[in-house]
Amino acid sequence: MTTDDGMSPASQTPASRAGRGRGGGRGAAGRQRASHSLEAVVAEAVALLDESGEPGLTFRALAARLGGGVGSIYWYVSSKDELLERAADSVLADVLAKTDHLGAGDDPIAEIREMAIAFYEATVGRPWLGAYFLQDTGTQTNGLMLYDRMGREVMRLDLTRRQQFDAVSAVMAYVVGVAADRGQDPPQEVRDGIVDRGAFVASFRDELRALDVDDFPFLHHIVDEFAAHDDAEQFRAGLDLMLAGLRLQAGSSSADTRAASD
Amino acid sequence: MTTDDGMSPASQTPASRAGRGRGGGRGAAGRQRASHSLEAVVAEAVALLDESGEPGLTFRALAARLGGGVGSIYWYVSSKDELLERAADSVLADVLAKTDHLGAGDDPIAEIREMAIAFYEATVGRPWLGAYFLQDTGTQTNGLMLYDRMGREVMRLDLTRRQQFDAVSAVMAYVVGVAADRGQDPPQEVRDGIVDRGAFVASFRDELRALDVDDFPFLHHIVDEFAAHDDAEQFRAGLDLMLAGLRLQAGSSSADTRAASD
DNA sequence: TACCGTACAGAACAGCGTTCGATAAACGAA
DNA sequence: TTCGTTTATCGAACGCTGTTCTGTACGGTA
Repeated sequence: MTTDDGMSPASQTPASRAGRGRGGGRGAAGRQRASHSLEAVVAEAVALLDESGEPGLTFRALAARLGGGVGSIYWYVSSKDELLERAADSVLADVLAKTDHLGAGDDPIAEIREMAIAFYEATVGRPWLGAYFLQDTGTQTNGLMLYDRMGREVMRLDLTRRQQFDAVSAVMAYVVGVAADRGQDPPQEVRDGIVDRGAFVASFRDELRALDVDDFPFLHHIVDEFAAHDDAEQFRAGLDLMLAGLRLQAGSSSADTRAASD
Repeated sequence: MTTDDGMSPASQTPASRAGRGRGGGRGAAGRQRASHSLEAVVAEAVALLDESGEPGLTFRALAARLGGGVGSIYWYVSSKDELLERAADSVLADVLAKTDHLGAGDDPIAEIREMAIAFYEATVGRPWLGAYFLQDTGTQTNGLMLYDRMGREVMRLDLTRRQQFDAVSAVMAYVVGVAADRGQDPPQEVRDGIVDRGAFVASFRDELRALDVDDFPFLHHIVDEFAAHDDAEQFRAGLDLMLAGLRLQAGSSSADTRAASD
């Protein structure tokens, strides 16, 4: 119920937290207490998430990794939600770096395609990402930057502002959706490598085959495709469908469907 | 680490659980103990989720609603994850009902569109859904049915099996992605109606305007569109992009890109 | 009656996010 | 140097969670 009384440690110095701390001065001389930084906290959180998934990220486990106490984390982050938001946004930093060179090409849609693929690749193996993108505009600046970068490409197309807005949102939503879908397919032990992925796919295929053909004709129709498919390839196939539609929309420049575009 | 020792109450009678219980015989005569059923448990879980979101669903709150004890729920469900999976799948029952009449139309893609929209409408106001679709094939039969129903329409198109498989996956992923995206936009108090939605949108618009124009040209470009847009409309816009691409792919029936299609 | 499988109940447990007061270090002012 | 204040760290403690476990009531069968 307390919305923002401004008295929690994390909100006492909201601005000074970013980019502070002398992280890494751990073993210097006779230091007794550990020293952290927002970057270190978020980085270790991501590492923990990558290793053991969302349930693996606990304040106690994170504190142990940082070599400090539980309470210290709350100096940098005011809740677990904020920690997850920052963790999600931090992986987008890589996406931004890898798409930094884009924007100079002749074909805007090809550039969008590259951005979406880079975004997708960052989500591979990170099922925890899907639910935390673009929640808080204040802390998640990388998400906004990626959104805007993609938007700048769409602006080069002959489209309504509304169409541009819709297009970027659609591509981003599709990437998030694929990430959410795929993150859940392996039940639990496949991600850790305990069970062979091939064996898992095979057992799922058999599960599909065991279904009644009359009830599930399509699943029987594509069961072999399922067993042989590659996730990244399938992502690109769906992305290309959407981008083909976008290209079609941009190509048919009938002025009557457009409003004032500048 | 214990994978499946088969000794937990919920796995003692795995088959008999479905569709059993005499749910509703609560106040009959001198009954002392409450009587549940899997359907009642899942239905109350969905109600709880709709009212107070994912954190609102606790075993204690659910037990209180059912008028029983915490332990009883474990007779029908072996974990909270399974409860969420069943809850997510149960809302798809409505989608199936509302798309039952589809499949007879001349245009398969139009039918797919209707199914996707029905799916989307079921996710509106249910941000908790996104993460739990199509996890377990065994318990989540409605998801499979919807997937197959959409697949039957795609089968009518002149496409490779692979293309058919990719198309259905893409549309489903897009719906899930939009649901995941939109579920998180209202921070917390908007969904409960404490804060006006219009006021929230306005403050977010101002937040966007406060950003540097040079850093975020696109966001400034579409900020008015954002303030005026309708979520459902935007969903349909993105869906139509994807379906336009699909129509294009189905129309260009160059036999060389296709394999044996029957 | 005795019995047995089904179903419900609630205390108990370990672990979680979060709060809080204590406290150590850093730093400018006196 | 000494002091006072700010910055940062620490871990015990709280309330709540999912889950387990033990006990027990019910309905049918013999």
